[in-house]
Amino acid sequence: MGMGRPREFDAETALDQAMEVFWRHGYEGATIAQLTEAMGINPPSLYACFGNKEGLLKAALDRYTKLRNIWMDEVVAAPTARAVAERMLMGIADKQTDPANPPGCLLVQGGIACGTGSENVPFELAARRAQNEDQLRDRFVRAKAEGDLKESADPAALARYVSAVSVGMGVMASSGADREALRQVARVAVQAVEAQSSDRPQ
Amino acid sequence: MGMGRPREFDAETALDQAMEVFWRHGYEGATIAQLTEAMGINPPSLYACFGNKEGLLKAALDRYTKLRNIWMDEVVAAPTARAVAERMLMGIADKQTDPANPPGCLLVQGGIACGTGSENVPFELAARRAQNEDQLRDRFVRAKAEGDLKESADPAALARYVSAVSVGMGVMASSGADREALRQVARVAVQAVEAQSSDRPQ
DNA sequence: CCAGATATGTAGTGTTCACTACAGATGTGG
DNA sequence: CCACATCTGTAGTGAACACTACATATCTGG
Repeated sequence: MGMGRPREFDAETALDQAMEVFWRHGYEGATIAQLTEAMGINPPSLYACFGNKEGLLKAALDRYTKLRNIWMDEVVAAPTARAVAERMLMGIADKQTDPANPPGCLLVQGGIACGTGSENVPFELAARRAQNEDQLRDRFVRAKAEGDLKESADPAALARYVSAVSVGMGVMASSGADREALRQVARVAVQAVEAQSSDRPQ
Repeated sequence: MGMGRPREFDAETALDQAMEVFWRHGYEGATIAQLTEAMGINPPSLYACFGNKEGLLKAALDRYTKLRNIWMDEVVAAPTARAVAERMLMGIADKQTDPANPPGCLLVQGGIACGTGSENVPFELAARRAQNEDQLRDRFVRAKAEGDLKESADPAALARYVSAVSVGMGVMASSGADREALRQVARVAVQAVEAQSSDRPQ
C-alpha cells in the first residue's frame, strides 16, 4: 500500500496566509474563496488538510499562539513586575502596529461576537487570551513572593488588568491608532503596576 | 393627499430589540431573520423604516450612544480626574455585566473586523468610541488647568488610556468575566490616573 | 365615499456562502 | 507495470443570506 500523492503546498506557509485573512476580516468575515486564494490552493486541499473553516482557524491560532508564547517567555523574564508590564505593553504597541501584519491582534480581530453556528469561536479566542493572562499572573505571584510587589498587591487582578489593556490596545490599533498613540497608552498603564510595586530597591 | 397607513410598531422599541441582537451576535453575525423576529416585524417594514441592515445598525448605534452620552455627562461631572476615571471604569464594570443587556459593549461587540462589503462598520463603531474619548480628554484638559492633574500629565494620553481600558473590559465581559473581575481591573486602572494626579488636596 | 399615500404579510428573488463529488494526476509498495 | 492511496482542479451542491414585488390593508384629505 503506497503513501499517495504528496501535498504540493507547505502547510505552515499556507497557514500564515490564512492567519492574515482571519486577522484582517475576522472569522465570519473571511470567506473560503479569500482564504484559498491567499493560501494558493483550492478548496478540496483546504478541507483535506484542515477539516473545515473552524479547523483552519484553530490551526492558524495554534501557529499564532506558538509564536506569541515564545515572545511571552521573554516578557516574563524581565526582572520586575513593572519591567514585565512595560516590556509587554510597549512590545504590544509595536507588534500591533507592525506593517508586516494586519493591525491589532488575531486573538481579538478573529471574532469577539459571532453568529449562530460559530458561537464557540469567541470562546476559542478567549481561552487563548486566558493562557497569557495565566502566565502573567504566575509571574506576578512570584514578584509578590520576591517582595517586588507590595503585600497589598493582587497578582491575579494585575494580570487581568495588563491583559485587558492589551486587548484594548488591539482594538485601538485595528481602528487606526498609530504606534505612538499605543505607546502613550502603554506608558500610562505601566504606572498602575508601578503603584503596586514595592518601594525598596530592585 | 392622505398620510397613508400608520406604522403599527414603535420604532424605538423595535430598535431596542435590534440593538440587543447586534450586541449579542455582532453586525455580520446578526441575520435579518433574527432581527425581524426580535423586533416583531416583517422584512418590508424593516427596510421601509431603516433602509437596509447597515441603516438599522446606525439607528441602533444612535440610540445606544444617546443613552450612553447621558451617562457620560454624569461621569465627567465628577470633581477630579481620578474620580472621573473611577466613576467611569467602575460604572462600566457594572454596565457591562448587567444581566438586562448582553455582556460587553455594543460599540465593541458590534464588529471589530468585518468582511468585504461591511468594511465601514468598524469605522462607524470606532468613530463613536472616539466621541467618548474626546469628552474624556476635554475633561482631563480642564483637570490639568485646575491643577488637579500634574504639570507632566498628558490629558490626551490619559483619555486614550481610560478608553482603551474600557474597551478591554468590554471584551473580557463578553467572554465571560464576572462583575468582580471587571471591578478589579477598574480599581487597578484608576491607580495610573492617580499617579498623574497632583498631590495637593482636592 | 373616494383618491392618494403609506404600511403590512406572503412569498419569493438572485447571490453568496461553506462544503463536496468526481475524474485525473502523482506518489509508494510489490 | 500494477494495485492502492492520497492529492489536485473543475465544477458544482443545497442552504442561508440580504433584500424586494406585489397584493392587500389602513389611514388622511376632500
